[in-house]
Amino acid sequence: MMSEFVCMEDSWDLHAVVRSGSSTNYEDFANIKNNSPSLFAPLSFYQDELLNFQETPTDFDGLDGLYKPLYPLLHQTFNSPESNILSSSISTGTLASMSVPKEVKERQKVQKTKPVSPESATFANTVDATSGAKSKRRKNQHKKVVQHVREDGLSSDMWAWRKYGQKPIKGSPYPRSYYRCSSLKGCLARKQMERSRTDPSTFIITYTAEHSHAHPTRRSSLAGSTRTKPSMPKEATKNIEPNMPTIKDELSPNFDGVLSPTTPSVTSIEDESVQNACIKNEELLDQGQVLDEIALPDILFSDELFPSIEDLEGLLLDEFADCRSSNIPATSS
DNA sequence: CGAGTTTGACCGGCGC
DNA sequence: GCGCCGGTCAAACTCG
Repeated sequence: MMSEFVCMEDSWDLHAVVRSGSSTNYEDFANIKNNSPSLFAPLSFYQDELLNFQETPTDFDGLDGLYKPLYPLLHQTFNSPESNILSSSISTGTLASMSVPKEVKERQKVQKTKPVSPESATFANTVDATSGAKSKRRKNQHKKVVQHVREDGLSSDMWAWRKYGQKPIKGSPYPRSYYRCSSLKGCLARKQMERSRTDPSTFIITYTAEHSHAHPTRRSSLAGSTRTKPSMPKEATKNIEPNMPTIKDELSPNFDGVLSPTTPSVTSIEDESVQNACIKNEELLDQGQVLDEIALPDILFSDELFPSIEDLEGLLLDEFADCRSSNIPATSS
């Protein structure tokens, strides 16, 4: 299974969150949670806080071992033979490097002093990273993540997307579809999807810009979201590609009848992945294996490129509770 | 009525 | 400057 990450810019810092902190402070972490403006705070907010979190010199090393296993796991996840992602190119920072450039930290510190609106957060980074950008709209300077995904992997995208355009692309027999995030008004996240001209069985999906809000599906799905499927216009299956069967028809049975990879499959798929992970955990526990390094990624990264910050928070909190209950000294100042 | 898709028009970047 | 191309807009439409 091929999997590659290509570094083209330098602002993909989520990995830093995972990696960060050879020493941490639970109180700081709790403060982060308590002081979070909302669940829909821009990702950069969490990144800032967690970067601070990392830099706080404390004696709570209990969490160190927790996320250390995660760095190889990030890579492992993308290399997983079960993954439907054939390859990924991240246009910002390489996950493999797992390091946060000093200047990035400095920049984030500066940004932290200013109130950041959800809409300005990601764009500010973009302009910062790419000087000379004149147009805010046409010339898309946001970081890009390119994935090659098999048809049956399309449903693994857990975000809610709304299609806003479709264009025939010169040189390709297949049109390109344009999606924007529909979870939060003002979210700049974009997604382009087109069938590979060289391998029609795969789709080239390009994610642009960050979501300016937390993952919308995790809690709702775990809480038993009852969100219904969006409408599916009759014509929707006709105009994708005139000379091809519709995506709906082509997709594997686990693609639950929705043309665009939007929310509808969220509930079932995500619940299923979590359930599978839980089952996996139980099996591993039965075998006396540690679950962290093998099964957790299924939970953490079930949405492949966009693990929820909430997952990381929950994991850290759970692990901390376990540490305390098992009498592992988790001292805090 | 809200949320989604479709599709022609529009606009800006870029190469010539 | 012009034309091509890709990305976005927005009105019209569908669906539940």
